[in-house]
Amino acid sequence: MRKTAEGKPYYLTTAIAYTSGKPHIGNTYEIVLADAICRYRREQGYDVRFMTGTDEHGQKIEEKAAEKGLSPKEFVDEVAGEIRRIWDLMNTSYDKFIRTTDPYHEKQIQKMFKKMYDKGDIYKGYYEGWYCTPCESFWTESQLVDGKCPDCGRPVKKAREEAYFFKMSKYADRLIQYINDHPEFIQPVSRKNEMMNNFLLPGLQDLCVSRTSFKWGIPVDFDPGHVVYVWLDALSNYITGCGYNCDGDTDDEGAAYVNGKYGSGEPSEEGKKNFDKFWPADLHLIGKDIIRFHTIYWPIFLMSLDLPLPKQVFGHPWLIMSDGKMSKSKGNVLYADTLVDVFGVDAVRYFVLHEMPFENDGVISWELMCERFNGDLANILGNLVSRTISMTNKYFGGVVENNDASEEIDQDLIDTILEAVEAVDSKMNELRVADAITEIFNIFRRCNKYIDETMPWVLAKDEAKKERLKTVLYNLTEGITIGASLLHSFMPETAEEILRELAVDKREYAEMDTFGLYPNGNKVTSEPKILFARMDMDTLAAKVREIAGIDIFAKEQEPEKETKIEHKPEVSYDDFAKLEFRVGEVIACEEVPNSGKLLKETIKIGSETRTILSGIKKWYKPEDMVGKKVMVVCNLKPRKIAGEMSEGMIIAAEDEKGELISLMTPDNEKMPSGSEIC
RNA sequence: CGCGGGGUAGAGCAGUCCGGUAGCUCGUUGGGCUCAUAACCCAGAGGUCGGUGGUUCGAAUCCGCCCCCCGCAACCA
Repeated sequence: MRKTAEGKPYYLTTAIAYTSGKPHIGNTYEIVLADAICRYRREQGYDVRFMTGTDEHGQKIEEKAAEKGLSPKEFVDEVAGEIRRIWDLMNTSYDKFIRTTDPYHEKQIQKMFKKMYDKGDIYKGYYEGWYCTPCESFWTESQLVDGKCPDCGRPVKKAREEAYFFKMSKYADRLIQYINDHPEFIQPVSRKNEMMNNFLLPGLQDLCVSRTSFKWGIPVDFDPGHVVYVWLDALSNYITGCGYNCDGDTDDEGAAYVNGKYGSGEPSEEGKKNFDKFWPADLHLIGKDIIRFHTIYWPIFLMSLDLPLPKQVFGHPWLIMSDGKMSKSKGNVLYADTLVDVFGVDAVRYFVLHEMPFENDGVISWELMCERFNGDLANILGNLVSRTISMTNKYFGGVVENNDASEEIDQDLIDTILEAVEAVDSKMNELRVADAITEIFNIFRRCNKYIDETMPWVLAKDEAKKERLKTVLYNLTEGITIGASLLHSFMPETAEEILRELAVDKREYAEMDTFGLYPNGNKVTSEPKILFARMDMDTLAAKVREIAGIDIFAKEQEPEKETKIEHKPEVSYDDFAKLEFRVGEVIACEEVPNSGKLLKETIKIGSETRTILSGIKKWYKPEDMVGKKVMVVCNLKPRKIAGEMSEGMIIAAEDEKGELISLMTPDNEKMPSGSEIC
């Protein structure tokens, strides 16, 4: 018997999803990963609390709602519903879905804010920046365009806004100490140094924790006009959502914990019990982009509240498309529901869990999904189940029996399976989910090999080998039972279907170290389903086109597509004539230090020499630039770029996506520099 | 010297902390098998482990320098 966790509490949270729009498959990955971990922990015998939810406040949401003509609340209700629908579609087993607009959450945030303020950790100060009155927006120096508002182009003025700040520096030393004492706190470890070197050791800036420039947030109750800034609001969900009560009393309506999946907050003694039981969290599962907030600001907030810190924060990598990071402008955004319609829930769970390495980003593409679907799910797994059940039916009417006609060759199969059981356990304890899945599939691969080794169809021809044949099929059935039981955390429906077909219950975690528990004489189904039907790329493409209207071969056709032109307003000849274009000759060119995109050219225009900076490094090397004749705008107002003055602009053509840039050069190389272009 | 990640077979990756026969999946070539979803199994070919110098009996792994790619930041007059 293996040792179980005997009901020890395990609290896992995901980041709460920002309700600005529908989450794509990259966002969905996190909840699936969390689900796999939580399901496995439950198998291990933990009393798991799995919380996810939505982050619903902020200026961006206020604006998005206004665009759609909705109130912010109406807008987030819609999006939060969409998010939960996708989480449910992915068959994720969360216990609690918190929303930052939940009344008990809002109430607790207000109390926490007050508590921090009373303690002196939050103080009132001023947030300074450039302010655009019509837009009611603050901008930093670098966001300004021509010194004007980037939104409306109107002038801005220096302004300062009252704001509350959190004294981060007060707790910095304690946090550094904590991180050093708990090397497992930040995962993967490589991130730890990043946080230390970039933020903690150089010294923390105080963090602005309130805003007056927008309304959609939790009001600071003792200072109307201020709303609590999003990160303090959002991060705190991890405690408000499991019963934290800032005042410590139990009859306050803010105290909240619900056992039911979708319940609303109830005040109770139970809330306090839950908080004491589950806090500190065992794991905050988040994307690598928000590690800083979770390993610096969040622990410091907790210190201010005199609460213990979470045991571990894991910043997982991202899922990216083979042609780069998913973005709407690239048109490569994939949504979970589309993929589910094409492949089915468990196949999608398999892709995201299996393709994501521990530290590097995982790449996903239609070709890859197709390959995995056929190679792993249909061929290795589906076909194994199918051939095993079919032989059992063919030779023994579906009855699985073992009268101990074992042979030496069986032992390697059994060893491989039992070793995989342990390997899955240790991989999962390290949160190496992709590796754990690989271990499970090693069981199925080994079973396929066992069939070839034992050749049941040959045994079937010899009446004397009947008992041996029974044992072979028994071993296969038992192997698949164990494999499917392990698979349950990752692909629940598939595992259940396999076990249903084998007419057996899921093997308990504690018994998984024993081979041979499949009930002797049990009868499997006579009608096995095709678990995963093979699909070739053409079928897949047709299906995707039908379901989502996406042409997955579109990439190849793209070059033929003509650029759509959006014209600028017409200008008079007089306006045009104001511009001075001339031929310039590049006489020197070098890279600009600390810049990824800039080249600095020294350009001779007739008798003059000027310096111009341009963002063309990706396409032109400095040595190739020298000697080139280019088209220069001469009377453009000089401007400082990357610390240097740029006196003009080189004209270049740029394709629609900004992926290709080509300089405009005179058709005749002899054209002298300084010649006017008109 | 802004921060970080990476360069290992045709593709995607593990191995690097802690030096000791370079490994996995897919693809490819050849073979086997016919229970099964044309699935499964076996074997072979294919690598100067980005380059270079060093430490060592021995380096993908440790140390120095260099080259290239990708994010982020800045920024594209």
